[in-house]
Amino acid sequence: MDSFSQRIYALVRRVPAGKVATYGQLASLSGAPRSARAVGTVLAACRDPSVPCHRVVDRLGGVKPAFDTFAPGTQRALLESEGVTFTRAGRVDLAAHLWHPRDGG
DNA sequence: CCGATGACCAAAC
DNA sequence: TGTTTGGCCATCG
Repeated sequence: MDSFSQRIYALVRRVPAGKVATYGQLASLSGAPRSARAVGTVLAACRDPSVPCHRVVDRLGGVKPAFDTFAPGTQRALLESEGVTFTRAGRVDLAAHLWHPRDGG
């Protein structure tokens, strides 16, 4: 397990149900604000069910179904099951579900 | 190590 | 809103 992916998973696990985080956000929190790309690559290789990778979306809330991790439509179904709402554009309402990392939260 | 690819992000048209 | 271009980092061959 590489330290990089380790940090990413650690952050994704910190994301509570009903909330979502963006790749850039996780990247920044992991200490690499420019490795948003790498975050996606790491999550794409995610094999740990303990990591709610379905709560990770792009900076616009758009979901990218990866056939290696989820079936087409599964990610959205999971988020909706947690209380996350979507817009007519098929994007997550980040204004209401964007995860805000807190120290005491 | 090098070359190609990708679940990204920001800027421009 | 959608397409195209440039930069970044990690993974795979």
